[in-house]
Amino acid sequence: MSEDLREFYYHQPYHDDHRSAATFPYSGSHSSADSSLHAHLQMFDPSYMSFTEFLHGSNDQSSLSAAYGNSKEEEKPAVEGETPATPNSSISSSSTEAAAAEEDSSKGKKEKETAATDDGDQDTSKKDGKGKKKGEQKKEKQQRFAFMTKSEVDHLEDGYRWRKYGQKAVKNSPYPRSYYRCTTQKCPVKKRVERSFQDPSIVITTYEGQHNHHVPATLRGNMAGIFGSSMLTPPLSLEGPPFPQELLLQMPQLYSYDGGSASNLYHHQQQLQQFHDYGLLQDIIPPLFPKREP
DNA sequence: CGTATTTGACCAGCGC
DNA sequence: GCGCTGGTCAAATACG
Repeated sequence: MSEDLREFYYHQPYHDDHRSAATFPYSGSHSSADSSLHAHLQMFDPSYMSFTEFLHGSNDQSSLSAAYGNSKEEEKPAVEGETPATPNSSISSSSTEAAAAEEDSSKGKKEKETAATDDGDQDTSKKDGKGKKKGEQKKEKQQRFAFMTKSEVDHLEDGYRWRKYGQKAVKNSPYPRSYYRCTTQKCPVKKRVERSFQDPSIVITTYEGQHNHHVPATLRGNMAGIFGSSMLTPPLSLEGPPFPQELLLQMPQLYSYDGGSASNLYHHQQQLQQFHDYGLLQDIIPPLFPKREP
């Protein structure tokens, strides 16, 4: 199944907002699972429909398909001519795997098992009772959003509370990838954070799953302070994206493509970057949607 | 002392 | 089957 991972590119005029700016498309999918990569660009405008609608809705990737990201990947060797993201624009991308939606069937189960408590589970294992009952479940697809942010801090405050549970070195990158889990009980959302090796100032954040709770009240204030002082949105919907809508609403346009994997990241980065460098983005991404009126 | 992070080991999927 | 890689676990450690 051609990996129904969808990714969204976000492009917006640069806010001289040091907190979060430029970004590139990123496929948050892990590993080699997806060998085929289609690259259909899609636009998403939160003012036209909810993110959720976009995700679960139209599956047609007809609109706005751009010609890039075709080939299969092979991890991109180091960058060749990398130029830092143009400071005048920002792109954020997110990816998601529709499908997973609400029921966190098997995966949730597994996490529940481990998280809930050791529950005996006849572990047996010496040190790692990782208790991964093999074959019990394969990787459950979860909604994924990935976006890149220009930031000096790795872990961006997004309104939720996260607990780091792992860190791994990233291939072909000097920067490690950190793994976080939402600390709210029963919340299955996870996120990965890593730095672009092309532009160390860019942080790639990948959210996986959907929060089953609201943004912690105490943190929402911080959110506003970080992503902008204007809180333009109603409270976060339970069905919304895995990050506060406050953030989303500041994304006038989101572009997505279908397919992709982590190893495609660099590929896409390069591609997008080129679009950027040559100002092509503006060309291939016509203003289908009217600008947000203030 | 409770909670969060660090970190090495383990596990599963994939390619060869 | 083996090695590589990404993702996760959990003991140890750090931190408030």
